[in-house]
Amino acid sequence: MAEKEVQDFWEKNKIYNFDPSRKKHIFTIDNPPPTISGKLHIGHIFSFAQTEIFARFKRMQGYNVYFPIGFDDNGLPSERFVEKELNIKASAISRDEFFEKCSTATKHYEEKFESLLKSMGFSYDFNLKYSTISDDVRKISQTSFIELAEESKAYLKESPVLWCAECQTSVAQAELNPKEKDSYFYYIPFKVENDILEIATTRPELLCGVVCIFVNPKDKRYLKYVNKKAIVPLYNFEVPILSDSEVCIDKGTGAVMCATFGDAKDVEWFNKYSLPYKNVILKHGRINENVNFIGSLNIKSAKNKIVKLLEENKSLIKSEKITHIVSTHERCDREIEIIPSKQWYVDILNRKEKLLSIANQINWYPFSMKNRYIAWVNNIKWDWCISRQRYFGVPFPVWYCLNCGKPCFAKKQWLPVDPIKFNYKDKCNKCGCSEFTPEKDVMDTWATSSLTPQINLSNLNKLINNNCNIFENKNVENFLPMSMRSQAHDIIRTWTFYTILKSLYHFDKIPWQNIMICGFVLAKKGEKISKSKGELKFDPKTLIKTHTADALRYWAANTKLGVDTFFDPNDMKDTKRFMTKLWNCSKFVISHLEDFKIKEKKATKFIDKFIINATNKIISEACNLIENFEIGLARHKIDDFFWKDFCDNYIEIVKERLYQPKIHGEEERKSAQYASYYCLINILKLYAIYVPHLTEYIYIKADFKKFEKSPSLHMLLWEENLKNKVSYDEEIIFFGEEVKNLISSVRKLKSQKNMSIKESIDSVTINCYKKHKSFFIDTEKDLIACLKAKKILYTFKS
RNA sequence: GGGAGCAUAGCUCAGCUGGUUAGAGCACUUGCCUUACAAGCAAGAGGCCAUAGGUUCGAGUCCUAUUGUUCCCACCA
Repeated sequence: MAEKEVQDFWEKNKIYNFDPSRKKHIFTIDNPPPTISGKLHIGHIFSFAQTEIFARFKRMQGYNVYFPIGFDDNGLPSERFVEKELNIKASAISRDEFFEKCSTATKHYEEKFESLLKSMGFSYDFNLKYSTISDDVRKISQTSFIELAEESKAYLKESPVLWCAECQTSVAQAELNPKEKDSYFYYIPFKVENDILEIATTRPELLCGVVCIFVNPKDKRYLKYVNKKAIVPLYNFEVPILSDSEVCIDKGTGAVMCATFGDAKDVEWFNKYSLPYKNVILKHGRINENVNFIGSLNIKSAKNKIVKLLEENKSLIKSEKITHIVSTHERCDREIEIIPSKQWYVDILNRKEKLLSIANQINWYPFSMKNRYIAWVNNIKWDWCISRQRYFGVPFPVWYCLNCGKPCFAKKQWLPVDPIKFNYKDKCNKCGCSEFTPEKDVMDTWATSSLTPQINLSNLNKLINNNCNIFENKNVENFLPMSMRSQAHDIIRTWTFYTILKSLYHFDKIPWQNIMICGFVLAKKGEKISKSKGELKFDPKTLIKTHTADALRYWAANTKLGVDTFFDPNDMKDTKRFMTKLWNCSKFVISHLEDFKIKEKKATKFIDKFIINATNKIISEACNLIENFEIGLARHKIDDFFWKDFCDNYIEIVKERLYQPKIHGEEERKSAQYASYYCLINILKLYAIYVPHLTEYIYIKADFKKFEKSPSLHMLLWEENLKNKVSYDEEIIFFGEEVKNLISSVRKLKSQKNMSIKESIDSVTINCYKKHKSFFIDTEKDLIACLKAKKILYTFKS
């Protein structure tokens, strides 16, 4: 209830609204727009919370933080989600109708997402919200495409492409998931003259598509066959036998059939040796009807039938059970086929070196995550296919000349445009023809998601320079690179990679100076939380309800950056303990501030100076850690200070001075008031980024406004900020440590003797450095009260 | 097969550029109702810092190798 109250207060007072009039020290954050494909899970909360905590930190450092949220609603993930949710097939209804259903569904979920994000207290400026299917974003995405196409960085090509027969679309390498599957190795005899060459294959249904046989040039067993012809069983046609060093001698029989297309290797050989193409598997996942024996069957039945025929024909030597890893489509788990078709691609293979070197200009946190990017770029085998034969996406702004086939691009003033609904209003500049056919494909969702810096900066530019188009107004480049990107490590090969690629192409610049990469929340070691398993247990809405948003946030700031973690509801005990402690501690300090005047900023007692200096030190240390995105390590440091130094020691020391000015003196009490106020307000500020509701609630309820002149805790700055560095006196801090040791020894003694803490003792002898004696004498009354000692004596260490 | 991370108390983890008896929280044991907090306070027990070498006056920290573990990439014949 208190959290909701505080959230309403923030919203009403526009605490987190971006202020375009403050043009200095703008800090821009490229924050992940969640995909609208179901629920936000605990992993989102974990990673979003870490980013958000950092954003709050920057705000409290005095930066004008540009921190928008977006929703990635367009694209295949949303389509698949809608198909499942409504139990429909996109292909079964009209394009418009399906688009409409997707729009409605995504809109509905966006509202849910937004309300969940708000209930976490995430300080996005929701006025800056964007959606990737919106007109503005479609315009940016289409502009990007046209620019790339005009510079030949994007191109149209007929060639073998990765194909998902389930989703009925081409896909990109980044969308492949390796999956271990059970299969059989079938050993099949191919006749070569009067000899038999045995071949092992997992895909006998492709026998009719065999175009060649390869052996390794170092494989003495088979050299005699090279350049001869082999006869394909069942189909009885001849194929050449060639040698290629890429053939693994110890795999199968060491002789391999190359079909069009069984796998990526086939494509490689197809290109390398200009092999003929045989159209076996069609886009809907069935065999070409013209193929003998298996025409029109699906792949599985075709395989079974061929195996049966081979057996009957005594052409199956043996079959061997194996498990092998196949590429599946990440959205539906269906095995990927390779089928030639005409698609739009973005050039990657020619830019690998630049893509590798430019990564060095970005600061990676944690640094080792850069390796994943490097490994990915190094291993890319395909240019980025950006066409999708789908519906709920950004259309290609392209028409094809009916006469000569030339692709004609939309004029920029037409954008955003759907070529299906809008005629190309010009003549073909190649042949002059004025009849066109529209491109029906839409773009890969990443083709748009990879433009989040451009989207963010266009919106920022709109606010500041009143001009929305980043591609036209180069002023916007002043904000490029953005200050930071944040994300989890699973999308380095997609979001990170594609964004860097596009930024390189459009601006020849890195997209952001820093990238902060969070870990994953796992159910147990190595196992991602899936939607089916333990959905309720990890449902953020339920967790907020049972544990509060602040508790989840505090938990999210528990780890080192980039490290995967587990969610255990038991961990929430710690959090509750902490929140109660902060509440009680605040209550105590506030109860002694009734007559406190902020103008009397003076700590006269050394022990008060100690805690103020220690506070400053912890602020400085926390700043250093968080600047390196280590919000978890910073939190632990702050916890330690808050709990041990402030609560367990300092408060115990000054308690009586606060309660009994008659014994300790009015001035002395004021000094304690000031020190405890200073510490509390700074502790609240430190924790404001982690537990914004609780701290704000304390701030409001205790009417801190009268001291700090700000309606909200979150509009205050940390003592150490953009313009101010805190200082602290190590000598005084050392003295404070000595006092803590002293107290600890007395407590130990009492504990060993089973004495109550409040039982008095006759005398305490302090062993200290001579130069600190005056400090201790200054603290004597406090110590007598705290230790319940009757008198204090001294000895000195050298 | 290539690469990266991790290996410290029963559990979850800190230990920065090598420096005195290795830290925290949870759990455990004991004591304490202390004018904020028993969801608390105090004290205690618990570690050949994965293994083996090496560098160094000195290694949890640096180097080499090994083992275990997790992840990324590759592996579809």
